[in-house]
Amino acid sequence: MDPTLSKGDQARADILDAARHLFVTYGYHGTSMRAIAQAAGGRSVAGLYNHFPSKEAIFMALIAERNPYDLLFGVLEGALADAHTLADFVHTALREVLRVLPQHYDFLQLAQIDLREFGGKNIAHLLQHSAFPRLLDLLRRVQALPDAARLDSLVWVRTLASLVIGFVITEQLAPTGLFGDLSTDEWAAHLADMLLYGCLGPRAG
Amino acid sequence: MDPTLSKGDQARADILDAARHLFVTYGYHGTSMRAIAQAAGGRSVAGLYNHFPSKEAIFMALIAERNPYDLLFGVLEGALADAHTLADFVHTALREVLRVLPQHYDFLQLAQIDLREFGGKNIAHLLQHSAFPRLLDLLRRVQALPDAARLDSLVWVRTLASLVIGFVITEQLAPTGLFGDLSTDEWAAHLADMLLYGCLGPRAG
DNA sequence: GTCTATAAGAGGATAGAC
DNA sequence: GTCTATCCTCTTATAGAC
Repeated sequence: MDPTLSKGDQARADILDAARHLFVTYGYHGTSMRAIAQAAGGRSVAGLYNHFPSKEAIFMALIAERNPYDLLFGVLEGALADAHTLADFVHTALREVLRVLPQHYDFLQLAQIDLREFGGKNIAHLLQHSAFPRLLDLLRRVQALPDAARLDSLVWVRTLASLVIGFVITEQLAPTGLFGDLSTDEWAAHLADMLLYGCLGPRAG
Repeated sequence: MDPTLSKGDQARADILDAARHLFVTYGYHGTSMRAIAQAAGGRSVAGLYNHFPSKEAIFMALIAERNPYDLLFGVLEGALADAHTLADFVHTALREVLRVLPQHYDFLQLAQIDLREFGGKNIAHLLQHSAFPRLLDLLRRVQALPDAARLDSLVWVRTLASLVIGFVITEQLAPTGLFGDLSTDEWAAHLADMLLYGCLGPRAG
């Protein structure tokens, strides 16, 4: 579809697109190389092996090349640039992250597959080599915000990550309607207030 | 092993034990009926079908019969019985839940498998028919605590659940040592303070 | 780089004797 | 309730022509 791609690269992209969809829909072991080849434009199975040495290599390429980390960091950087206080940053960041994440639902599913099928090694590798260094740098700048001096960064960042991850998982688990009365933006605002002031503290609104 | 079990029930228990271990270690599709039969005391494959009609039925039985919900509710009830304030309850509950959960790591893994392989339908069924009714009842009594009147229960309970789920998942993802300086009890205390007062509020200690 | 054809074996599930 | 033996499908991966 993309005229800037060579024929080989286009085939590779087709394979990755097909595999992503099938892995997400039917799981890793529930997806066969046959199914991927068929979904990637009716190719032959053997053709896949011209681009990837194994099924696992296809999965690893998806984690490494189709992750939303650049996008997420862009969102966080944008939220930080606009923020004058920690409260500003937390509200904007949570709102934007929860807006952006659902658009990358596929990756979240792939991450869960990696956790189960490969012990999370591919995600952990990505975090250590790409995400963590940038995250620590960003965190230092967050701590420079006027009201953030007392921030225990380790506790804070794990709490923030837990809230986002837990939000996604509880969404998958809860029956429709249980948490459905509030929009995602409203949830983001509530979670931000909870993170900033707790359930006993003052409310912004 | 258990003399109170009939021969048939003992076989059933053996099969469930073996399947649980293999599912957790190798994943659902990574575990064959042959492997389960072998691990369940060197039985024959056909023998499994005297106790379960299919492989999926074995998995469903594990979710339905080997879950720690009774235990968790016991912990929460105990925490509530001892608590005079919401802060008491949150601290005790988080500490005890994070102590108890790792002892049921197998179930957490099975829950993740259910999420991926079966769309979470088995966990969702368990929650709706067993956990949610009891949880709502307990929540009403939590709100009767002196300082909990203003509690937005929906937001609060989802935040609490997200923190616990996120704690477990981040533990799996983080390289050893990144979060490893603090004990689980210390983490529980930090998370409880965060939940109660937020990152900008007062600290108990 | 793509194809057809096939290897070599594992998968879930069943038949029927004991 | 347990076994041995087996069915048939599907699996990943490869060989070799074009």
